[in-house]
Amino acid sequence: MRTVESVFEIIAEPNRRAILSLLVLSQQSVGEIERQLRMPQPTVSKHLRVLREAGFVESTVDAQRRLYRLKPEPFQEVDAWLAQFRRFWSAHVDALERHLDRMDRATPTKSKTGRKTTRRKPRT
Amino acid sequence: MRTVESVFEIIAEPNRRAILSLLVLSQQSVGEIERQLRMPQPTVSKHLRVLREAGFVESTVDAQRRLYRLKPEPFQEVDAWLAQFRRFWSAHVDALERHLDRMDRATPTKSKTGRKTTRRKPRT
DNA sequence: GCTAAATATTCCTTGACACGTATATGCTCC
DNA sequence: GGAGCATATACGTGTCAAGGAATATTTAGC
Repeated sequence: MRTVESVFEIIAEPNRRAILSLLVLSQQSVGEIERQLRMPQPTVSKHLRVLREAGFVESTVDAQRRLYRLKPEPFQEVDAWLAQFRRFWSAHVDALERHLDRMDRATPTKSKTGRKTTRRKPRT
Repeated sequence: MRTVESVFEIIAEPNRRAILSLLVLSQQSVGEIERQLRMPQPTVSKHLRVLREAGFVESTVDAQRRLYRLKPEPFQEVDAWLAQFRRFWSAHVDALERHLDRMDRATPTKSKTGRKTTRRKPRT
């Protein structure tokens, strides 16, 4: 049937990301998705099919409706890929903070640049 | 020039993900990427251009070479999108754990199923 | 200035995929 | 079992991006 697609190709499509963001709130029927996202029904069904085959969602039958809800595994896969870069980017945040701290010490009590962001928040 | 592409479209391309994974180790010249990933040089240059315009990498000139290194911001953007699903999927992991714990209590000292994974690890 | 090395860009072709329209399938209720 | 609603699928079309081959650009060293 379909090409074997990576989770990254699945979430590259904006409408699919919109559907996922909607389903994270609660399960929804096709018609509810259709109305809330203002998409044609075939478009919704086709994207749901792609999402289902990729394991992002599953559905249960409720009379004529089908209720779709998220499944966690593919998200964890994305997270796992992202993990390899986390050390890198938090190191960068730290370096930036040290740099800004140094600038503070260099220009004491001046607040010349008028920076607005609060620093030294606990790291995520 | 190029279409404004989302970070998700950028990382949807497997060769680009390979380049990013390589650059997380250390900065590399185009030729080094070319050799390690066995890609034609124009392919590498074209992907690097896309990555650069999307803010994933930056380059500095070193004689005839250009050294490419990662920039953190787009990764944080992906992470921010993923964050909305984190509560959901960790809730699922918890539910699974509770379920398995209940099964343990239901079949005491039997170890019938022979599960191998260690549970109750601290959540990520 | 010429040559060679490293990198970037251009042109062309091809394939994938998202969309719209139309139609098919499935379920419920009378 | 027929009507009507909800959802799925089929088909045709246009767009866009990735890849290959050829070429342009930049820099170093002589």
